[in-house]
Amino acid sequence: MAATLKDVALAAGVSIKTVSNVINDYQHIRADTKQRVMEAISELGYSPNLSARSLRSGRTGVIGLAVPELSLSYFAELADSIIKAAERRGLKVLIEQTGGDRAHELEILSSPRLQMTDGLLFSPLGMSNEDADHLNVSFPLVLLGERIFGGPTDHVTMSNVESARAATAHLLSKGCRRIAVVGAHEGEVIGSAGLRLRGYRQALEEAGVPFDPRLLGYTTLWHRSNGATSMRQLLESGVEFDAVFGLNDTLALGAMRVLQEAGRRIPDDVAVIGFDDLDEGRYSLPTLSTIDPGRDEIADTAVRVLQERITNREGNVPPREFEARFHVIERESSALPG
Amino acid sequence: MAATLKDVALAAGVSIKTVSNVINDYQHIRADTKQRVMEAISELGYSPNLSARSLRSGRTGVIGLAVPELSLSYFAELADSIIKAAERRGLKVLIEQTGGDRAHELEILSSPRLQMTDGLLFSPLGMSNEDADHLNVSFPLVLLGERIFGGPTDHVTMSNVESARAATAHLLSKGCRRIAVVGAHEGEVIGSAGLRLRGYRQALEEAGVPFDPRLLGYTTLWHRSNGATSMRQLLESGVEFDAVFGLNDTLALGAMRVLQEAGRRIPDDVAVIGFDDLDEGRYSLPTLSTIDPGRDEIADTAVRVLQERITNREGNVPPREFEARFHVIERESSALPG
DNA sequence: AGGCGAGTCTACAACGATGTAGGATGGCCG
DNA sequence: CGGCCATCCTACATCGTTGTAGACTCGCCT
Repeated sequence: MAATLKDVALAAGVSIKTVSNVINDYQHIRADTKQRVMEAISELGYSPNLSARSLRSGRTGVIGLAVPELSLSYFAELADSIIKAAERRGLKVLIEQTGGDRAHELEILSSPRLQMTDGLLFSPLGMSNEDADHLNVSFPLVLLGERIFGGPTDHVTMSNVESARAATAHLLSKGCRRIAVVGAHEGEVIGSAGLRLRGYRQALEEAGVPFDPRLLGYTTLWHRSNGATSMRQLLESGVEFDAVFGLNDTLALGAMRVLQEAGRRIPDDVAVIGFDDLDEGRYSLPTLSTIDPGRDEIADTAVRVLQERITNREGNVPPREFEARFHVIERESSALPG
Repeated sequence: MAATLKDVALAAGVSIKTVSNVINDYQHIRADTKQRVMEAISELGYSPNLSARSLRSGRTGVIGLAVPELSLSYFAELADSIIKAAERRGLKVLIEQTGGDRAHELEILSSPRLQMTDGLLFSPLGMSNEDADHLNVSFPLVLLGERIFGGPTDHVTMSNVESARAATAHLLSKGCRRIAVVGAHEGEVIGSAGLRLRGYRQALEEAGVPFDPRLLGYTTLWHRSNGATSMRQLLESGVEFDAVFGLNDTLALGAMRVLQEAGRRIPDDVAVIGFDDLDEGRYSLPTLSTIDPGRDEIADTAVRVLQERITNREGNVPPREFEARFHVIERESSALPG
């Protein structure tokens, strides 16, 4: 049986509360008392019972992270960054997988199991802007991702439009004029696809390059196979293009594979850029140019903001929006003379 | 403020304990009492305080999972499987990253923060068999991976030797006779590298193919870049080979990239097989043959066994070893006529 | 000398749930 | 009719911690 404050108090010949005070670094304790308590603690191998502590204090020191799936590399790397950021702030992370399913996401927002945590970092995929009301919850919540904007909570996201514009501008600067897109979503306005497509069109417009809807490859999911399928359809459609903007790296990698099978050289015949800066793109053949969306900054900001909300629960701070800084990363897949 | 049992009891006009009994499905409650309590519960939006419950019951319903890093795809996919397996059993998962660092791993085994969990699934990378004693801990612990065998706890692992033998035999069946290995560890006997290399040698021996140490590419880490570097060294050494066994998929993918840069055709000049069945290998060019080590089975077994140990803490069941079933998956990278 | 404040420590209640023991009711048996 | 059991419910203690209030000592000021 684990030792409790009571055991330590008995061993040190002081009251329970004094031991508690020692543990919590209370100022006014005589040096020798402190000494005796410390010895008793280490002798009994005492360590505080966190359930009791959180019952009393209302805090658990654990935050929840809800993501679609860890087997999607982007979310695995995001979770990695978030766990590290949380560790720096003395927090643990409990991960919940939603499968990107709207019903499951809504369920998590009302699940009592979340009481085990002090707050939630929430990255929905199935919910959309009309569901924003569901984010009105009684616990601290920080929203991630690009599915919902202007909701009732703090929101940490990447600069989708600007960075997609930069990615497109990068391809344009290499002399490409017919830039295909892989991963577009029919009629979407917000959401990663909608926003990035908007950046794409802005860049075209700025460069005076006409927009050709035939260059858009639609695909709902963003797995590798979808990138491959979408690219196959573009090739079959016969539309001409000299570059591909994969709306994420996974799509771009799938598309690259099909391009190579079809005998197109990258970057000579077709330049390619992705989005996310997955580790994988660093080792593909060719290595994949991409957008670094500032994942560590997103993780750090999200955890910091959530912790602020947890610490200062009644503060009437209105919801805030944060956008991480991004970078264009040029690798082999777009390394044209320029 | 969240409602408590007390509030519900007041609203329903019963005692606190009766409400508790309703919640815990106690048998002897009059139908109309139950009804009234249920109504009060839903009216007040009551949900139990898990800290209080776990203080009283000694259970949290959370298990810990310690892995090196989620940005390593294998561990991300393992975590995914484990979270799903835990969910099926009503458990939540708290993830801890060790960075594969021995000191950090040892620290986790003695950290009081683990009190927030009922038990731990532990996948060390820095610890070795000599550290087995450190696994003698006072909480339920299930060991994963291939760093420590014969330790004092239950252990769930893959059939490293057998499946590596099968992978090698697969290449041999395709007519390959000079099979290079990427990812070997100098002098290692157990550990993924040591075990898989043993399987490799067994298969050679069975086929009467001589073992040539010059075919071994050494590299401590198993990232993509290490596979690439190791392959580059093999090529520079001038040793001849007609196949490559990457001790994991990541290494194999890195090696494939270098082979292709060097103008070797896969599988025609060099057949390649990996190990892990990462999603990524399904979409590489060419697609990567590999070993499916039975990840879901590992996850499911690990969670089940841990839960048994949690439920039955004093049972004197001796430590058990579990090996998941594996499968050879042939894809393009080894698709020779055979 | 009396009073005041700072320093050190303790007793007790409280967080919200569950286990234990036992009280009240009613039906059934002998 | 008395006794017994099953059913239904309640009061109280308890898990291990922390917040509150206050006791006591000591030195210093007036």
